[in-house]
Amino acid sequence: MVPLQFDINPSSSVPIYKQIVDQVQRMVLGGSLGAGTDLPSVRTVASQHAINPMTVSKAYSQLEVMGLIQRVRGQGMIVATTSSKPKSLKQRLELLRPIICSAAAHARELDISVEDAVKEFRDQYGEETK
Amino acid sequence: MVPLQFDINPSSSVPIYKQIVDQVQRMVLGGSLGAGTDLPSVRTVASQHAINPMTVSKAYSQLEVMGLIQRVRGQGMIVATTSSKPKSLKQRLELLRPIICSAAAHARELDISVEDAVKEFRDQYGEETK
Amino acid sequence: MVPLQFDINPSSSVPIYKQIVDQVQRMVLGGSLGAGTDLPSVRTVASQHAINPMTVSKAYSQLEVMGLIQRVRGQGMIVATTSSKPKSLKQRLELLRPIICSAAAHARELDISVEDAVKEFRDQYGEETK
Amino acid sequence: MVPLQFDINPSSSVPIYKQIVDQVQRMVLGGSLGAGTDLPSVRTVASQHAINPMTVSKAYSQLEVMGLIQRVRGQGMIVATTSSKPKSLKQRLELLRPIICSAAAHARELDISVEDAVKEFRDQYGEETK
DNA sequence: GTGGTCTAGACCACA
DNA sequence: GTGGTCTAGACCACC
Repeated sequence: MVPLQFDINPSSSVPIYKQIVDQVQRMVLGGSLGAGTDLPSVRTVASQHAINPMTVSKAYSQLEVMGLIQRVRGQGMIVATTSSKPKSLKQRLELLRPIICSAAAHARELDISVEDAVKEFRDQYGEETK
Repeated sequence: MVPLQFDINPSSSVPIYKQIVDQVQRMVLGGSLGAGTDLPSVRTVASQHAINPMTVSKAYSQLEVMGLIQRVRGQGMIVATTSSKPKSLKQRLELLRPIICSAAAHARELDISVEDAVKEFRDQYGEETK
Repeated sequence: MVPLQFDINPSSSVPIYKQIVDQVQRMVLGGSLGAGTDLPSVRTVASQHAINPMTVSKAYSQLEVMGLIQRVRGQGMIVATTSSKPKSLKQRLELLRPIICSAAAHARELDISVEDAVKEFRDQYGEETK
Repeated sequence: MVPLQFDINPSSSVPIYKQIVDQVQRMVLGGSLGAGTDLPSVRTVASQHAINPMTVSKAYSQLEVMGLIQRVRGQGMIVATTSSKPKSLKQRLELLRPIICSAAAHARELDISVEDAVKEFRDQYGEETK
């Protein structure tokens, strides 16, 4: 039971709060974060990544509004039980499509063959960050 | 000799000036914009897309700082001759890596297999926007 | 810990934004501005020198494109950590060459001997503006 | 009697017309261009350097206003006889000082020692452009 | 609090 | 004709 670890890049162009929101969203939809799972506390995440607690809080609030996580008094946030139905492959592919599409466009514009790009993709997929 | 036309989406979340910068950058690095090629004038682009000339100018200035384009006094901007050497595959892959890396992370988080993701990638790559 | 102060001359022929860019560039490359150092905020510089914030922002943006400084969200700009390696003498000489070359050409055209010119150079170098 | 050749850099930040003005001025003051010497025709200079004849003309006009050159009907421009007194070393050094001062400042800011800078200067002085 | 983006308009310099 | 510079002001996003 490794505690959930966010993968945050402060110098990315995508805002920190959104990086958190997106990760939780995908992991819940993908099923790797089951209903009822505890989320790390705002303070924990904030200190681990040296970011502002407000930022983490904003992400959690947004996820709560989306109905993906729930606040449990005196315990913190957990993955909402109501959202427990893992999405179908078709639906998950739908969510993946935009970034894949964008990546493909970049590859084409950079005149990189589909084979070279796919090779790179496999490499990156294999490299677990942790 | 179709004059270069930018593909601008004013309602995108990526700033207009950045859309221009990115397009030129990829076309130069990918080789589809050869050294010495004229860029459309600031005023032309601005009026075509109904945007402020300053916005276009900002994009051009940034590209000039990056060394991708050059000013020719009284004539406009051209693709820099110093960047005439089309980038090596290695360098272009370097530019592609970030988005591929991000796409791979998304796929993993969504619990989509590498094969399914690669299949999607090939589909997207094949679909020329034309 | 004197906060960084820019030396701006509004009546100079060199644009204000460029004066800022040049100062930061030389201080970073020369090592007097270490990696991680905070830069004064856009608004601070603007009000101190009674110039438009956009002008300062333009300078900072350009420095960011050059990779010399970084944005830290919600905090401001800092000297880029990637540029922490002070440039080699060779690289710094590369940056000095153009103006030296130009100065040498002027001396020759004015029929001033290399010795007289060097003497003048030593004098000027010695006079710290302090 | 090698015909006068201008050293023009179209990509310099100093305007082309000014490069011409400055060169003629320095060569007259330095004595290498004696009174009565012919200047190359506007067309010659323009075609040699692939620049606009208007630009050369503007430079010549400005030099004429300054009294450094004269228009001779049917023959072109010559170095003015009235300006024939070559300046003293002291006066010429005065003209050289600004750029030397600027070069010295750059060297200091780039943390380049006076000896290294002087060495570079001697190298550049020795390298005749032609 | 931080910087970013865009607009509108004026003026300049260069070719 | 080209691009550059600066201003003033509005609005947004992030921390």
